[in-house]
Amino acid sequence: MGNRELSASEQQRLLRRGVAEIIVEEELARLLEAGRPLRLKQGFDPSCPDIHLGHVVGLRKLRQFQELGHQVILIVGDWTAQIGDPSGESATRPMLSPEEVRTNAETYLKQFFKVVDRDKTKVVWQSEWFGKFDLSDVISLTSKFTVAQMLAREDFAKRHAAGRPIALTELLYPLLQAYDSVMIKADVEFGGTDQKFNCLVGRELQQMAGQPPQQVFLVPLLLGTDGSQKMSKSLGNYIAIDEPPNEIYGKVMSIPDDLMMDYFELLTDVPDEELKQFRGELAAQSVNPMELKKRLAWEIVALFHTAAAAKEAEAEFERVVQKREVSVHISETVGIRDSVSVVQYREIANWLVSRQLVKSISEVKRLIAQGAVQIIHEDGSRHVVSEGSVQIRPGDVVQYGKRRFVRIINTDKETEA
RNA sequence: GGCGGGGUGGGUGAGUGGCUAAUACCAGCAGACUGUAAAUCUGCCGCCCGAAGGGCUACGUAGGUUCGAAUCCUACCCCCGCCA
Repeated sequence: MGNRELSASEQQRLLRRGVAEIIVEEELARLLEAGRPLRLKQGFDPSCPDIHLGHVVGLRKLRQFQELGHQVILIVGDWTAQIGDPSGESATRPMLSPEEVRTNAETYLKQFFKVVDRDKTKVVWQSEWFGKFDLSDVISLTSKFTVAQMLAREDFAKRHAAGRPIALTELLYPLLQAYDSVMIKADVEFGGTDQKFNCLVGRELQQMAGQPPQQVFLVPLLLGTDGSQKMSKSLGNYIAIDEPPNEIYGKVMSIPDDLMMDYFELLTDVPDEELKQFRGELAAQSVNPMELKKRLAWEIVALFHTAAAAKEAEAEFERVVQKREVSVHISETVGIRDSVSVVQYREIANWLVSRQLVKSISEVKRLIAQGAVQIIHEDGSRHVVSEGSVQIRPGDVVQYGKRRFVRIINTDKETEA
């Protein structure tokens, strides 16, 4: 509501930092200056509900716009979800039941509002309009475009040239997304650079419908933890925002050094001047990259949890990874009856497998053979488990692998499960 | 309607009768090292028993040929491209 004047520096931040492309930049700037609350379009497919850092880049931009009084219209793509975004590889996806769509959407929204301001967001479902669509509507929508126009999209063109399949429904995808823009009278559509084509179709369709075309605000695609491909769930190189602090912290620490500055720029509020300083230090090798990365990990954890949680995650990282000490967060336990027990290595293996901490007995054996299983006594002394028997007592910790632990506790009766 | 290609372990993808639990790459795991869960190096990477070794299950599905099949035959299911 209360629109504030847009200072030059705010505008700079909004339109420059972490932005890949704005179409049409001058027009967006003019809209911002006019001061009218803008309708910001953001869509998502409830086929894959988890939000990861790759999505956050754009969501943070939405947030920044909201802070200036603008309104987010979030579109639940319950129809497009059935097609599957063709910018991915695989064409066909299983149809989701309405039930699945609803639960996915709920999960998504919960995470979405960790970043975006709920009070300045309106949630609408595609089925509000596509639910009433009939064949004549489909024909009239599709008749507005040609195959050649659709093949202008790079990934369609590539696949077509390579003789790889393109489903008819995939061609429909940009049209449906564009139609959303018409229905909500979007002023600006947000997306990653891979959304460019779809957003541009939206502009055309809006004009055909007699509306002013939306501006398109594209953010860069964030690379995943592997440092080479864009962050995505299917590639397994993602950091989800609902992961626990230790996980987020550790995963950030595992990104390649040269990705750090991108992450800083796209995901944090660390001021530009400071980033400039970091770059200088890195170039001059006057700082250990690890120290900067720890700062980054801290910032990102704090974004989705709290500063205190970030601090604790950092402490845990230093403890477990850097100093190779025992984690203070051991939730798994094994109960034994006596104050001292002599157990066969097989029994330890059974503990781990029965608790589903390790997939199979074979795998535990491999771990043992590789010297990865240790008993850590309370005085800190360690005993590497090999085949044969080993003495344990309550209070000991079994470490299996780099950072996985089970604590031995005393129980009177057997604790199973 | 016609012609052709294909379905292999989490992924990509080799393998056309025994040397194949199945090349290679990616992912994953472990160890070493280190400036990090980075990088690098080494090893592991179906399940079960085991000291070595052995057993079981697996290459779309179901049968068949063979001492022996992911590999040959038959039927079926599924996917894709091209031409019309």
